[in-house]
Amino acid sequence: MIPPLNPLHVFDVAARHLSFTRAAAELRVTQPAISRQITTLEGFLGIRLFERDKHGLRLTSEGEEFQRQIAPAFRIIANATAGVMATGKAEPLKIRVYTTFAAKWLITRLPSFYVAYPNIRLNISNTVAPIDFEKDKVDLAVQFGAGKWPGVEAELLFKDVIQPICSPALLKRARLAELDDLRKVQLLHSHYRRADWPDWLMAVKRPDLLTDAGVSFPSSVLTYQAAVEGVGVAVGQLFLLRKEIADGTLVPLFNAPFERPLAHYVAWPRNRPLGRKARSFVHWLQAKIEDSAASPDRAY
Amino acid sequence: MIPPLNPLHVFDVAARHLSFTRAAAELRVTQPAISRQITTLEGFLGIRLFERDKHGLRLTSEGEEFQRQIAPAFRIIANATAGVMATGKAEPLKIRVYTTFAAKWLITRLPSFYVAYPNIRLNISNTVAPIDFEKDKVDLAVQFGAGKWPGVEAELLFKDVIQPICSPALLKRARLAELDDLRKVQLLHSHYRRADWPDWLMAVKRPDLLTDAGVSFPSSVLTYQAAVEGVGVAVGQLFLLRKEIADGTLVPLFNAPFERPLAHYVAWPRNRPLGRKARSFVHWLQAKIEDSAASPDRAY
DNA sequence: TAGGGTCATGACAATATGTAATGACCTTAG
DNA sequence: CTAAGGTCATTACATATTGTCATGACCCTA
Repeated sequence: MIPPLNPLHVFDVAARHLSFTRAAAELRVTQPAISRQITTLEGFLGIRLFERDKHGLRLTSEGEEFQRQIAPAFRIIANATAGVMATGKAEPLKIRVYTTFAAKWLITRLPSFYVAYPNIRLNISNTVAPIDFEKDKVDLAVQFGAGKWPGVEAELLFKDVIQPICSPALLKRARLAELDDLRKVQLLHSHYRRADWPDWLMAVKRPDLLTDAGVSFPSSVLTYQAAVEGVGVAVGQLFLLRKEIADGTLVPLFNAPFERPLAHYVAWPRNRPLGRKARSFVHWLQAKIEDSAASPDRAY
Repeated sequence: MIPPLNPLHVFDVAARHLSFTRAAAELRVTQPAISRQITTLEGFLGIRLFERDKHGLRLTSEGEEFQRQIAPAFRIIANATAGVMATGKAEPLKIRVYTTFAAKWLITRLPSFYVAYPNIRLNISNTVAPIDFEKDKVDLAVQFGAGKWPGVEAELLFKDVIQPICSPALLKRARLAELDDLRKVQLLHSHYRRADWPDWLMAVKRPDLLTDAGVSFPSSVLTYQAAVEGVGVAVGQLFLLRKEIADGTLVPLFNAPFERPLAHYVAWPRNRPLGRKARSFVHWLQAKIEDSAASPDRAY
């Protein structure tokens, strides 16, 4: 007869520590969770495994014997699991991200991921267009939008704060001091972010400044590169341009950042439960995003 | 690293059978449940364990190796569990029932329980009064009432159908043909079921027949015994008197059974989760109740 | 006796697991 | 070559299990 296995595992840990609190710490849950699991196991077996009295916690003699017997089972399981996960037969984690996100943020930080998780192999593809989980067989994707897609689970990465940016040279040359000065320069657009200029201009109540003139690029990386080269003024995603802004390669204009109700999210299909590796990647992403939000000047 | 244990167990079983459907049967769940558990485990490990294709199910080579390694762990666990449960240190299952239920139904069927569950020891106490789980430290109780008690979980056993009964001798002697004939005999009462006569008489619209005369016993067993002896007419719980009625020891009168909105329940305190043994007893109880409801003439 | 540690408990939230209904696919029998 | 009956997967949903937070009771130490 197989007892409830999670309680059994909890028992193994708690018996090693002779402390529910420390077992809770090891298993990264709270102490009451341990208490309940043990109660469940004792209830199932019909036997007290721990003696809880004056001087803290002790195993009963049956508990001691039981723990002695089952402990090897968990060693076996842990070893076998480590073994199978190390076969290299493990599928690499497939991730799809936007070209711009990859170029401006992800790539420089990837080494840190490989250090933290040496045996997770990544397979990162990038695209400029939104992702359809049905077609693209990926485990995770970085998506831009409102955070709600049918059949898709998503967690926020960072909000979309936009502001015009240009090179310091252009700023100087064109004397961009007020909004009307925008008429003097090229406006740089990105195919998949056509709304950037209209939205920002609307936010500063000058939709009249929108012109059809200007250059359009198939990806924001290129648009931003053009801005760096001094070709014109682009509307930049501030989060992705922290480094350029911090080191002066790009200058934000008019002191008018605008936060849209859109954001970048990590997303995955709701039906498939997230694997261990995918979960690790999501955690790493979130932690790194937080880092770079916290220390703007040391973006990486 | 410890993988999700329930999925792991399911994997062990499924790998033995090389069939999700048969594994489902062994574990007494449905096939989709197995499918999902395996998916979860594969997701966690990042490795396919089964090959599902044309010719049914096969283990991948990693799956085969993995199963070979973990199988012993479950053998160990099963053995250790059997061992600890057989130490005899197991607390007996404490059950409290009404004296009448014990005498008229439970005791004759207990041998069948011991046969079915040879290593569950029972500690049955009986009482005539309702149970307070706070005070009486019992695992299970058979309770009579409406099925709702604060902090108590309960499952229906059988409904309360009552009807006057007496011995065939008294029936003949007193010529009990119609309701008014009740005036000619003693009415037998039970302390804890004082409402039996009033309720039944109300049901047949003759509350006027209720008299203070008659004899009262501290337990229904005694009341029924008195009825068997021909002392008078009692209101009987038909479910508990099936045998007596079937073999003619007692005769139901006036062909007017009355079903009250009350019943016997198995009950247990909501906070403590039911142990394995308690669960077994509840299942056995319910099955036996169903049996005896189905075959009235072979009550045991 | 106050402070800090232990485990237990009740109410509730989150997650995991199970189900029913159904579909796609393969094998076998007619 | 279908039709029947088996396989597993998938969806939408229900239920059970597990975990949390906020406590409380108790014991130890200072």
